[in-house]
Amino acid sequence: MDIPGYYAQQPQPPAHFSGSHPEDLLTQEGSSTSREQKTEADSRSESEESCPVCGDKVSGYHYGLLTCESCKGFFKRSVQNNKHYTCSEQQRCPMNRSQRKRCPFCRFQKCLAVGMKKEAVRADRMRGGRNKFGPLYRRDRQMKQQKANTDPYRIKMETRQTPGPQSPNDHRISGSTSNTSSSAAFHLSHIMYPSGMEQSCQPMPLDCTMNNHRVLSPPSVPFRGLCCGFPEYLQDKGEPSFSYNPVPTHFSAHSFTPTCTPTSSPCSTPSSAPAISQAGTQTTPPPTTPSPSFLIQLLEGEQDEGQLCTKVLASLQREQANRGKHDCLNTFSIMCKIADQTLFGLVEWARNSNLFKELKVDDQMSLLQSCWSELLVLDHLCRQVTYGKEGCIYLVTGQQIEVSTIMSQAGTTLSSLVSRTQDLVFKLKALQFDRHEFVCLKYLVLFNPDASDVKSVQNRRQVEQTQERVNRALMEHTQQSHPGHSDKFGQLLLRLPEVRSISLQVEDYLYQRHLLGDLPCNSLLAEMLHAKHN
DNA sequence: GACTCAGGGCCACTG
DNA sequence: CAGTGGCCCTGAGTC
Repeated sequence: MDIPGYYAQQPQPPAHFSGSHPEDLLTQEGSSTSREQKTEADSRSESEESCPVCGDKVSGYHYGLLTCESCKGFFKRSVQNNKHYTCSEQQRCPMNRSQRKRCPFCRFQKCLAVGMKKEAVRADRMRGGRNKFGPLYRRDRQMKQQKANTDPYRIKMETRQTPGPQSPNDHRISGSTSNTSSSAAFHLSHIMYPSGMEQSCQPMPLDCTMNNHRVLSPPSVPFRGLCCGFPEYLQDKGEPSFSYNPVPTHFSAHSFTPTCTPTSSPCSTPSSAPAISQAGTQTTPPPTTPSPSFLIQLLEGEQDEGQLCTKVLASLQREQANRGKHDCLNTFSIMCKIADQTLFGLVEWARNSNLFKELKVDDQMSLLQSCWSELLVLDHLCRQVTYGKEGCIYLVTGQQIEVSTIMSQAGTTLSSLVSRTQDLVFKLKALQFDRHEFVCLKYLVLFNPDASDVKSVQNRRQVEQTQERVNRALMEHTQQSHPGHSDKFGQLLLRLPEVRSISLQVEDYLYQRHLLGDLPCNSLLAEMLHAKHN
């Protein structure tokens, strides 16, 4: 538990709550795109604006966001003709102007990932008129205009990452501010396998004591930053803030124990479960056929939501205390912190997994670097399914935010992310997604040697075997727990590409913010992002 | 009623 | 010949 550097990170926004559009951030002008309407400012804007799918010049708003004419046409044809493409590679083909034709599968996925809306393609093929996104486009434009007025050279920061504001207690795990991909590797390895107490990675005081008791007490004072900052995180200043409930009504230790929640059917850690050595090396090889105990073994390593919540809150409060009352953490920083702590929790989860420990360190790193954002998304989804109320987004801190409020104030990307995520939550709820299945999906995401961006895994067979075991365990569990729902297994597996797609959109957005210097560059998340983009 | 602008259609081009 | 992409048409929304 005592991981040097564990609390030393500067967190990132949660993937699932990411803010506005990449193009919101990369553009500075109003996005007037009509041929007739080109003022000098507009033409300047357009010449600088690139299609989020392929990087070509945008021609206007199409199906939810600014894209080029070619991607507009491609998206329209794909939806209208109900195309089903396949990728001959690993579903992560490069997408730019010259290569966009090579893989329609990846192109279409990218279209969806950046937020193009299928529903904007008219089923009746009626020409002309306006669609329901009109007001959204207008607001998007206003935001851009406002951004242009207040921060005219933001876009210039694109190529050079600027460190985000660093608080005095912005402890780093390493002194490195390197932008190389290896930095993330070092960072991650450091977290996973701390090798002593390097001076440079002296963490903030660890709140290990939090782990020893499970009783959560609500924060004595609602976390100020969250109260005052969230709208600003969603979009530009000047927007009305929305109300939210800073102290959840159900903020108790019980609410965090999965066993007690109505929507999570089976218990997390049955007392009858065979004891699994958490610390020691595994002595007996795992059985080749999955058994109920295998699933229990998987569940054993699950993090306690209450502990995670306590950690995050403690970390936030410590951060705020160190800043003083006049230096309020902005909401984006808060979201960063929450997400970073969650990511650390996920790394810790993997690290403590006996199955994962069997892998070589290099393989562990490759897998984690490939799937971290998917794990974050999955984690968020499970939290919504387990604790989320209808129409609300539930944060790990126990706080809830109304989806409608976010949607009414968010930019296109955030709207798209929230709506896609909520759709997925809805589907998972309909499937009666339970904790066993969540753990299995987590393992399937983690043990995926075929993920498009995973570096070559040395012991591929071992990873595949684990994947197969988890797969079987999941299948058996769904058959046993829902005998009448023969397709549940397949339905659950079908959700994984959706998780992947959302996580890619999240990464894209975060990376844009990162390039703009909005994220603390030495956080684990930022380093992971950098590693991927390098 | 003129103007705006986003979705749809057309068609030359390409591999 | 299917797919692409640039250009033009259409028509609901806006002023």
